[in-house]
Amino acid sequence: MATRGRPRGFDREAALTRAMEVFWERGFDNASLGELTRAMGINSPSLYAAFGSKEALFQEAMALYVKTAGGGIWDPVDSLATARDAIAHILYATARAFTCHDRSRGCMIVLASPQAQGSNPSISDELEQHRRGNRNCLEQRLRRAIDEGELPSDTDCHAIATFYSTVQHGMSIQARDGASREELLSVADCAMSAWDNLTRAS
Amino acid sequence: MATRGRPRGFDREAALTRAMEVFWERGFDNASLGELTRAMGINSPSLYAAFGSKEALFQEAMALYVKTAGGGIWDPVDSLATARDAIAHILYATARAFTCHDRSRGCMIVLASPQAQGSNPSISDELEQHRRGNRNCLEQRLRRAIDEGELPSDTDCHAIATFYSTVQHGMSIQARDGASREELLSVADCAMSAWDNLTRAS
DNA sequence: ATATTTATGTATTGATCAATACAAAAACAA
DNA sequence: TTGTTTTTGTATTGATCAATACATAAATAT
Repeated sequence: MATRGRPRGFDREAALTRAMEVFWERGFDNASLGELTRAMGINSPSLYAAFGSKEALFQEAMALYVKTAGGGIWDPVDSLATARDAIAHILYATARAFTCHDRSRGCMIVLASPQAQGSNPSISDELEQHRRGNRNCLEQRLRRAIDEGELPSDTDCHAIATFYSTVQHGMSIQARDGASREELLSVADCAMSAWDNLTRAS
Repeated sequence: MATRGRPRGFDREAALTRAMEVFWERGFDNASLGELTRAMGINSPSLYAAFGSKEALFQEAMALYVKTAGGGIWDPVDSLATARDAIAHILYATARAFTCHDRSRGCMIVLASPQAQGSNPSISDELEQHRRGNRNCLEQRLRRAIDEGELPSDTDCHAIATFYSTVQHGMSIQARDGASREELLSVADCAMSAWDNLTRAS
């Protein structure tokens, strides 16, 4: 289908990766088209021809972020043997991912557009929906752990999932504020120290 | 000193309160001057005559926020009898403050400009410095608790302060995402359930 | 070869942004 | 009264924003 016409002069995937980095570092609104095109090495008409609009570009960048940066954190949740392992993995993987030298600090999904009534409501809504999805992912994993006998049947899965989700969100702010990897790992330690109390049968 | 000349036709304090509400809801960048002047009931020349600039207005709004909305959360930290009471107060007061029907949800200091490299670096820096100040406030309160015998001398005050500070930051995101008061109070419960483990002598 | 199709670079669009110029209005001082 | 000082409303400034118009370039199709 793309055989006719002048071929694209740049690597679409590489340009998208550069765009993702800009959105991740600067957020949706603060990432100007000039900054994006400079980072992507193209002019704005090429950007619009290849991606449609700034909003559509962000959505592709967000999907790429979820697949790459976020994947290492959330993918193992269902495959790890216990809910405890899954929660611990998320916290420790987050601590490491948020403090990589070659990446922006903190989570793009949390930091890119935190205003409820931002300049682009659909962007904020989509990010919020994804955060909600992550929390539900945790909650479902906890419910499975009840079915499998790991946790007591009266475990408050919603409360525990909300708690650990809150800690993970907070780590984005701490990371942006310059927290070290050791500090974030320590936060994960502290959060996990509540596990036995939270999952003890009442 | 303000006896000469035409008197100001609006209530400066009331206008500042309206500006604070706009910045709180929309963040620094998304709060346009048009939106600010509309909410404050004045025209832009009056705004600039009274406050100097958008940045200066934000700084006054931030100071007002810290004094009013933030005061109920952080002021009691030093006066409460124990460090445990202080931490618990912060978490439960935060859960209540972030879910008031007549206010914006979440913390202005956390949400107003989360981009490390925002459009106005000095605003981001000032907000970050305030968050750091809050964490130090917690850490100092914990150190005092060691001196007073409430906590063992080998308590890791830095780690505990960072942990509870992280939870409090995360509650801002949850609040913006629509978490109920009961959910945030439950997050506080979960966080406090780690207290005994975190403060047990090793 | 010529026609068709798609991408690129330059330049520009209207909208919106934060910030002001300017003159009329409203107070006090003499 | 006549000056002086400060605020107000209207209108506008230059800068920047996201998004395009348009002509040219580079490929395939016939």
